[in-house]
Amino acid sequence: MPKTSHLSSDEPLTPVVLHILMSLVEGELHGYAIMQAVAAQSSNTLKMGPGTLYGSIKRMLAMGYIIESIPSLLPVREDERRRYYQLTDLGRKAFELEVQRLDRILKTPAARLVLKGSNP
Amino acid sequence: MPKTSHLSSDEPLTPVVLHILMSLVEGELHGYAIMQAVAAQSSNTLKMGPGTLYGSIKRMLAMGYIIESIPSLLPVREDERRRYYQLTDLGRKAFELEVQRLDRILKTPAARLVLKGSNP
DNA sequence: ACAGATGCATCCGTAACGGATATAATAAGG
DNA sequence: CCTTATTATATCCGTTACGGATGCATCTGT
Repeated sequence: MPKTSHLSSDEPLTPVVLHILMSLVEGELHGYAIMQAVAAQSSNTLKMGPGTLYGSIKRMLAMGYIIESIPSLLPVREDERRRYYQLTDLGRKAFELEVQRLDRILKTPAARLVLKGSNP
Repeated sequence: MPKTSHLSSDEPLTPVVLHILMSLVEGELHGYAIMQAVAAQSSNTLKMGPGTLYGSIKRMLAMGYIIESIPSLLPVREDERRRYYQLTDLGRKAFELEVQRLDRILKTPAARLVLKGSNP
């Protein structure tokens, strides 16, 4: 078991970790696909090099946010190099808490002022 | 002048920097008041020690996000130790861009799914 | 078969953070 | 008045996250 779960709702996630979690909400992905998904969903504002990607994956594995999955249902001829990852319950919970944290930020008067005009 | 302005809309702000910017939107504050404002506005989820606070202030000064201000309109009997800071145009712009970035994140399907039920 | 994209991994420098510590002025209480 | 807690700023230093560079192997398209 991980030494501490600390899903205690505090401490914000880093942007990189948040985007990786978000890319895995819809389903399992392998590392390289995560990189592409993050680039796509951030409109290329987040350029994740391999160092950041695999370093983050390692950390998130240690934190218990993700686990490696063996996609048994995939047809043959899958690229053997690929390593797939999926969210754990803890990872999903962390994502939810972070989304709610960001939502609270956007509900502050200062943030609302910014979004007036472009947002309902 | 700062060597590079790089308000180029990319690269996300750190949570600490975002919260400090947010605390200064309403008006100038001194360091210790920033610390209290951040704690309040984050419901104590962000515990900023003095190292983080004054280190971040120094960085934000170097980035041109904030400047020290001399509050001439304040009455006498002000605590002489206090050093007040206010947003620059660049800092305000950085805050706006970050708020919009977060807003885009919350508009993704994965994030919307989380907010369904608690949010319209 | 060759080029280019895919895929994973590590190394290492840099930036951000965060606790500890130090110092001093101010405020509060007995 | 004396003491203590709070306010206020600042630095030091260890840890963590990031991010470019590099390496290498595999798969794809022509």
